[in-house]
Amino acid sequence: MSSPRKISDSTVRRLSSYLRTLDSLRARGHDTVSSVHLAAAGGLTPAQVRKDLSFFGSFGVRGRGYDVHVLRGEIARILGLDRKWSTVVVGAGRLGSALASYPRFSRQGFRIVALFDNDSERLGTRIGDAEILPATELESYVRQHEVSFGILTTPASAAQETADRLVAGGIRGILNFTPTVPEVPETVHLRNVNLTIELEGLSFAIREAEIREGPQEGESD
Amino acid sequence: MSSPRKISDSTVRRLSSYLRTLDSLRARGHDTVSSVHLAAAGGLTPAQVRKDLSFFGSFGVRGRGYDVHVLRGEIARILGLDRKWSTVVVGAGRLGSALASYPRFSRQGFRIVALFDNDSERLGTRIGDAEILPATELESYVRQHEVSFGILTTPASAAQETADRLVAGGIRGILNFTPTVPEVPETVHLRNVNLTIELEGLSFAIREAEIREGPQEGESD
DNA sequence: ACTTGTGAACTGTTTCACAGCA
DNA sequence: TGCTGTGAAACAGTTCACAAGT
Repeated sequence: MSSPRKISDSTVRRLSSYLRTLDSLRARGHDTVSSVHLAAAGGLTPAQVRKDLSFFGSFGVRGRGYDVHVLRGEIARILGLDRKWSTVVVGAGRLGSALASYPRFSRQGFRIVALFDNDSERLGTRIGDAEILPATELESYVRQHEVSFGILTTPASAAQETADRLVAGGIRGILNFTPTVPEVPETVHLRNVNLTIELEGLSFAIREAEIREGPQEGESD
Repeated sequence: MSSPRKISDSTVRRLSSYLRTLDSLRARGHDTVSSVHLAAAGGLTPAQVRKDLSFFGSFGVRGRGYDVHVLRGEIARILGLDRKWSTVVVGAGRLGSALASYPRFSRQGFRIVALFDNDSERLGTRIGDAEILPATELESYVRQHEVSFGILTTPASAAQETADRLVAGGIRGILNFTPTVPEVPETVHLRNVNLTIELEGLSFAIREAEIREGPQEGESD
């Protein structure tokens, strides 16, 4: 009766990964796929795949597996990819411009409709289909064009103010690339991506490995 | 006696966040900080902060808190940020170029020493301190300059081959921005960043909220 | 009095193992 | 027979609560 309730972030991330695997299977002409195969492609276990999908329904056929096309459609729907999401990028520096023209965003229905920046040098330039507009117009643009998502790539110092303007305009979600975490009302979904953390994770892992293998003075025991 | 063993990814990510908080405290002239304050800045609980740190040692003083400068140094050391890590970017498109000039990487000791690309139009251009070199030289460059990390921003179709070249050159870690997951030996640390997944997480969250709040026909209960 | 460091309790996630169905 | 869907078991991560140190 009731719809899925508390789905973990890990499950949602894995759904995205299944979607990509299904895309690739579809491109190669496969019609059905088992949880074993779906798991192998993403380095997961079959039970994990079945459990993840079971939160949302019964999409497979016992003894047979999943229909690639059907499952792809179901996951796309679950992830909300069956619609177009208008998206703006705030901060038209190198990272913002790169993200604005990132082809995989538009392919999944995230349509970059405009960029915003304070630097008057940059105004009017087009990035893909989108134009760079003055940041002062952010709130009214978001409201008038019913923009769903804002991608934040401003300097850290402007992050909170920019988030406030997005929220004032009625934004639904913010993907934040700045190293600060802006305060937003809980009706607005916030997701933080910190590229430095990813590299720090690598350097930590290497340092750990060195400690473990470590003191290679003389022989090991 | 023995060093920390299995540290969870979440703990490592939080350490990175503590580091940024400490940087900001230091800049504002604070000398000591309690787990309560350190937690509040990152939206965590004090117990979490103390537990995370306890995996690595006892850095605080009971009744008093942590010395901002000392703790910052300890965390930087734990994360391996007390050294310089030579890093190359493979794929000098918009995203690769943006990452190569991302100021926060160099600030944490990740020094971008070169970019690599197949497109001869791009060769020789400088991005920050680094030059764009032909991808054919990747393996020998990595070996000769003892490069630690490779950031992968090639098209998906070139990801595995590029990862192979990095591995052959003796790379220690790969930060992969392509939507495929390349196979690497387990001595090489791999971290995948998928920007589309982050936006999909947002659209999922909004769709979920709609289902919950959902049928706003009539009154709610 | 105050705040850390940590075992113990709790909560959440993953894996197991098998009943149910094609 | 083969593979899904799912409770139950195992494991991992978080929070609690308090002894210990200054």
